[in-house]
Amino acid sequence: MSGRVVTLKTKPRARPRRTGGGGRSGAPAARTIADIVEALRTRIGRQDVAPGAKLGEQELAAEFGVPRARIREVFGVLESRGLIERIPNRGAVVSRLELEHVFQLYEVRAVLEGMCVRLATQNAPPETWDEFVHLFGAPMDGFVKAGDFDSFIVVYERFRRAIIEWARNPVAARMLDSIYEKTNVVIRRIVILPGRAQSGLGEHRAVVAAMRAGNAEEAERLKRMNLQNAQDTLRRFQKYVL
Amino acid sequence: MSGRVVTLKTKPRARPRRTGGGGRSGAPAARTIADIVEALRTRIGRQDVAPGAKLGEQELAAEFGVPRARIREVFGVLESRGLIERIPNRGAVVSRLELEHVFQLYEVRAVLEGMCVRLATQNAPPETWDEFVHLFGAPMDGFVKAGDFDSFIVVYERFRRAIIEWARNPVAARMLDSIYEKTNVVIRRIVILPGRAQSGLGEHRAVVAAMRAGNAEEAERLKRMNLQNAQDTLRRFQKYVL
DNA sequence: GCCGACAAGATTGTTGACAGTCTTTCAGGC
DNA sequence: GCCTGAAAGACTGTCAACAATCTTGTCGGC
Repeated sequence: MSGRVVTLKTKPRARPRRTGGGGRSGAPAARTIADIVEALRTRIGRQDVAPGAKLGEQELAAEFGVPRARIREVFGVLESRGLIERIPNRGAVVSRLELEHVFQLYEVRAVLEGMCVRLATQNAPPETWDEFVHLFGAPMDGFVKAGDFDSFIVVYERFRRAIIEWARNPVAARMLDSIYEKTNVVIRRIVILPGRAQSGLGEHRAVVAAMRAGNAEEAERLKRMNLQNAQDTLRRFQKYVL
Repeated sequence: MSGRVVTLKTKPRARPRRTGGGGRSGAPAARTIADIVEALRTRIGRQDVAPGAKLGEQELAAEFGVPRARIREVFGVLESRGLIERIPNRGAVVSRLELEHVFQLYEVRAVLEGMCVRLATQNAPPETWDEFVHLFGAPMDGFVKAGDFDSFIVVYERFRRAIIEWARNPVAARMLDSIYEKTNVVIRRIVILPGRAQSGLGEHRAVVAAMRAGNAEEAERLKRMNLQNAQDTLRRFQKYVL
């Protein structure tokens, strides 16, 4: 048959050093697909790469020390998660976060976290929440008054993780994770809005109290109201956030 | 320099016919990644391929007439969606649906569909639901009494799509879609459980009535209760379903 | 001086080939 | 006759070269 391609190899090439012990800083030793996906997900979530920025296949392949085909697979996963968009022959860009999209994410987040609060209240022993009854008291009050939003968020995150952990529902956990990875940035901008941290703290005290009392339904209702308020605040100050 | 690879091409080979007009039946003319993902998603959803069955890269590449690399990308997407599992050096298999997993999916589905019902009630003009007030009356009653579950499910699906359409929340729509693609099979097995169709019909009449009356909160509550009941039925007859 | 067409460079899309690992099969020994 | 071990086969994992497309920079014309 015609059109044959003949390939001659003169020598079995040396293997291109796998475990890059001498990896330069900034280029993590992430080689598997899951690792690279995680690395890029973190970068996008922390806005180390800005929305709309271009992601080059060659560039990333060189940085991680893997063939381009692997980066390509990673892009497929990231695209199916909605974190990037691929334009034919033009590469991949970080998805821009539309304002309307953020509201939709918050709407879903409200019902999912509400559900998790309810399930967590049912699944965990009541004493579990004593820790947070305490933290959301004087300590958090101090953070808010001092304007120490970083510490505020740390406690907030800790509570969030406890909720999800005790809800015992990996499906919901996965979905919430995919919401967080997109709204991470927005959350940090909402808490610094005037009065929001103070209000949110009060709302959370109510939520935690209901959980400590074992009132699952009420806790769910309060948590949903909490996120509804956050969304309203965002809507009111949207021009300052995005 | 040593280790060189020399490639000789004797003739620019003819392009390997792209638009396969003469594609044999069963091998759809799906070429793009999204198309193949959709095709496989449908097969898995309809259980044309059984859970636990192996998916061969070569086999699929040959069937769709695309290079293996593309199948590989498709697998990446399917894995990130949880539809398949990839075992190193052993290929990909269709994910098995654990019973516990089904309950978790139903738990999430309840709150998400509840939310959609609420939003749809707020967004759509009340007359929108007249159609379903009618359908869930005598027609559906006839289907249930005649044991015509196919027609029953068709109407059910139609209502579901209307809900999601009017909820105007693509994020929730996407998540619900990823739930349906996994529970499609189970749904068909639940409606044929003794008394379930009749009960579900009554519950839906209440939901639709609330929507027609513009009572969004009540509609949400009723819808969640409806899916809670479905889940309870499933739990009671679980040994007959899975 | 500005606009459009053309050429050079760079990047993505596609393909086939090579290498490693697991499974299967067959022969030999207990 | 059954079990163990090795070789063959088949498949996945990995990779680099080739082809097509878009972008950028430059030259000529109006």
